[in-house]
Amino acid sequence: MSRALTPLQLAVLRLLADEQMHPYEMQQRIREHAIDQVVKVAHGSLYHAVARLAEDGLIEPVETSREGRRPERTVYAITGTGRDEARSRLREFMMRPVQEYPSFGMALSFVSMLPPAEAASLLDRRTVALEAKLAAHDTVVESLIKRGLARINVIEVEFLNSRLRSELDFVRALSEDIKSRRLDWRPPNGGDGEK
Amino acid sequence: MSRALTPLQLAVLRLLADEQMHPYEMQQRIREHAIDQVVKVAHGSLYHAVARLAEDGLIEPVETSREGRRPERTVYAITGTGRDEARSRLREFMMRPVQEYPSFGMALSFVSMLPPAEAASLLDRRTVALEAKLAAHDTVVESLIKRGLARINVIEVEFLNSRLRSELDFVRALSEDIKSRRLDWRPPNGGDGEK
DNA sequence: AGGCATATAGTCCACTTGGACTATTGAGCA
DNA sequence: TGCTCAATAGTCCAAGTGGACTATATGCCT
Repeated sequence: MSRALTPLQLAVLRLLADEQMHPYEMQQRIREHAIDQVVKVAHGSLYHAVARLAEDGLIEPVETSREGRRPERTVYAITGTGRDEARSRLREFMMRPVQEYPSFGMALSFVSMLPPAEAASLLDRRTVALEAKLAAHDTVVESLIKRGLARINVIEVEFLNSRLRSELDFVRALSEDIKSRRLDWRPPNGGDGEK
Repeated sequence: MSRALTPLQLAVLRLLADEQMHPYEMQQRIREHAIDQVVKVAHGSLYHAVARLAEDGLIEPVETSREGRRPERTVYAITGTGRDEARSRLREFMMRPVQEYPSFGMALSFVSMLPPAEAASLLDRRTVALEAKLAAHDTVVESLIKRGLARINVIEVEFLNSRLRSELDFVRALSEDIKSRRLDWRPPNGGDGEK
């Protein structure tokens, strides 16, 4: 394999593992199954990803149909190599945590740029937004379950929710610590004199 | 403001808010203060980010020194606009959670491509890696505290750790559920007949 | 029957990213 | 003293991303 499969490419392979389809249909399935909650899918990038997969022989065009005078659609199918590569990449993602850069972590590391009172009030606003997200996820899960999906097929939402709840706890506690002055607001570098 | 500040640009402004410096020094500070744990800093991207900040008038060159025959270094300082923009962007990051795409969430949503026994074993390997990460963070925090930093300046590591612990709990529980067959491994789409 | 919004299907390009490359200086050591 | 390795300081470019753009068909409202 020349280069490692991106999450989007893996998503494409995952869909094609079930049945062959054309790019636009992939996009629809991705929305239906809420895959766009866990993989960033920019309309433009999808076609690019598919093209590269074809170049590398992980998928191949099987037919080009056309309806009316609309642009023709190329239907792709997964190859044996594609199946193998997909599984192997998936194993990696499962067992090895990849370094991530959550923007809230970044924001926290710069929070001393703001006065404590303001920081606390921003955190309180965040809790509201987080609660809304949790509620939204619950709605999504319900609708997917109703469509007959088993728990294994919505397990990623369980994960995202456990993460959201943990962040919620953290944010609430931090806001309290700030308001009660348990967290002192020393300026950065307050304490080291070396250059 | 033409375009929203990227995390890396915000980091640059954060550093320049304390004192003026040249790009390479930024990189050193970033390593020292472990900012590269929360912001992705690719050597090449830093110079680009600085150039754009200068274009937009958020920072400005104040002097160009040179030592020996090494390439000249341009020292930059933050401007008033820069300070304002940085604070405003920081506020946004604090109060509004941004959509993120954790690759483990993605992997989970595709896990039914693997047999259950293998999935469980991969999850077990993941727990080991997560424990190692937690331990590593503890070491980092200790060393930073020893250098005289207050809790507020390592608060982001607390956040990352609470997140790691929550993931660890989730992964352990999931692995148990799989091994004990509490989670049934129906094939995807098992149950919906509509096309 | 005409008109507007939306779904279908895809291309194109400006901007980022991040890895590879260049080149000089200082430190360690044999 | 000469050699190598690491640190210093930065440029350059191939590849990827995602938003803007094009163009047809269909459903709905009036």
